[in-house]
Amino acid sequence: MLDIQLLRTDLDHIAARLTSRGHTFPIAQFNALEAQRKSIQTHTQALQAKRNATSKQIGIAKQKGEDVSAIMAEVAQLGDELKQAENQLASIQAELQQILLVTPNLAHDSVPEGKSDADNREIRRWGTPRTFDFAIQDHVSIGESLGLLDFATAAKLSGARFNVMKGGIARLHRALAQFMLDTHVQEHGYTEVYVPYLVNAECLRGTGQLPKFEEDLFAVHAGSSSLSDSTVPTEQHPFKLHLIPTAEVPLTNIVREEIIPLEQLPLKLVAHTPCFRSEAGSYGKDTRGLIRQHQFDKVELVHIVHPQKSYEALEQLVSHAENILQKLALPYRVMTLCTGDMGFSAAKTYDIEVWLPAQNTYREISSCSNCEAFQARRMQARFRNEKGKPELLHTLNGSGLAVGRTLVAILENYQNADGSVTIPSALQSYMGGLDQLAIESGQ
RNA sequence: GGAGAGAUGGCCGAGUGGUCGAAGGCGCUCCCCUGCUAAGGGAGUAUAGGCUCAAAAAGCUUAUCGAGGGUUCGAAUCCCUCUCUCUCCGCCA
Repeated sequence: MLDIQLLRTDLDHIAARLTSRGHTFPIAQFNALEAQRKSIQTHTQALQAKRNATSKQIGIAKQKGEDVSAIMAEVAQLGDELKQAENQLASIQAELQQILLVTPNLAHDSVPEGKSDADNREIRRWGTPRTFDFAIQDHVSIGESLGLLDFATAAKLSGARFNVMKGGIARLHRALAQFMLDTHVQEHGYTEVYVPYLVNAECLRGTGQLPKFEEDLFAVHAGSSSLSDSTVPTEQHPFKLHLIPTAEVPLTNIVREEIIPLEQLPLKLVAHTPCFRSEAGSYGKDTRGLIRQHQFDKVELVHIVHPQKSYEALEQLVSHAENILQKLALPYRVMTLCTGDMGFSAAKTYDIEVWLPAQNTYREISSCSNCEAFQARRMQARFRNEKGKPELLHTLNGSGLAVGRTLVAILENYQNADGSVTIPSALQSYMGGLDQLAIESGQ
């Protein structure tokens, strides 16, 4: 959420900056609402002040045993007028809030202008894609040939965009998550956290998925009775929870409505969770294989930091994600997303793209963002600053890494001519010393 | 699922309709005294908004005692709904 003060004082400029992100800010509507808000709020508060003063007088007079009927009469008709003003004010403020809740973050100055991923800027590359002297397979045929990856069964169980892994691939998948978690905890100083996979709407509003992107989420409700007995879902009585689309949601919301002591900063949190995405609107995209699934595992990194440290933290965060790829010897490049390609909450985002030989291209495997105070303002997540005053935190998140896509990268980059897959040395200790997946080893 | 208790400021804790944003204590900050690890005295110490103001400072003002609604001229205090915590019983991985 943007600071409404900023919009009041510098609206045209802010609106122009939002345009570069592909967002059209309703300037006229906002101005009209603000004008109304101002006059109605002033009026409401004047009425409230009058009521308070009069009531106080009644109290004093009564205690002295004086007759209060005259004052009572004076204030009698105040009630209706006040109630009406309060209601008007509440509805205008709700409208303003609604505008703010669907307005994306402002891009940082260092973010390149652009419309789509074609305008993203490559900032570095690591590793050299391997050259193969045999006809390579993609991860689907590698996995299916090994008998360890089974999309047909997954479709029977749940439908499209799910997968069943078995034997060595299932274990490799588990090994990857363990390896990432251990690396971040032991080498990068993160605190491992276990979190709920079902969260309430306030969490999703806090990190920015709601109210705008509900169609991307899965929702569940407890039992069937909750829905059938005409329960009206309201903010106060939510009957449904959402499956997390990323551990960013529960991890970041840990500090929602909290004031963190300065000396506890920065918080560096890591969690391994499944993630659930409806992938509405991506029909026909990446339909083959593990790249785009309704359910996938991810190791997520979150930093909760002092505002002055957040860009420094972003560089660290990216380097932590990169370190995983380096340890696995997977070639990658780092991109700065342009204004038009960034997510809703981000002020600046680096994507890490891993080399996928079968696609002959780099594909996103991590996205690291500094959200500055955007999420913190929605969440009222603050710290006590050097002067002892509460101030909004900055929040960052990044994948470290997407486990399923890392698995894809390993299968494809480490494939051998005979259809086996070499296990990267960094993972062998997590695989009981196993150094390759071959048909006989996976059973 | 059944029965009961509770939720107040950074913390503890008082407050059951009236000058309460809230006693007292602890903690913290500043000052004074003392003078040398202690003790004493004084002052201050919530958050979010709005308006005035070029801005800062300041002033005025509103809201907030788990959340939402209600009663009332007036609610921390009364009523309703909800959430969460704790205790006991039942069930359960």
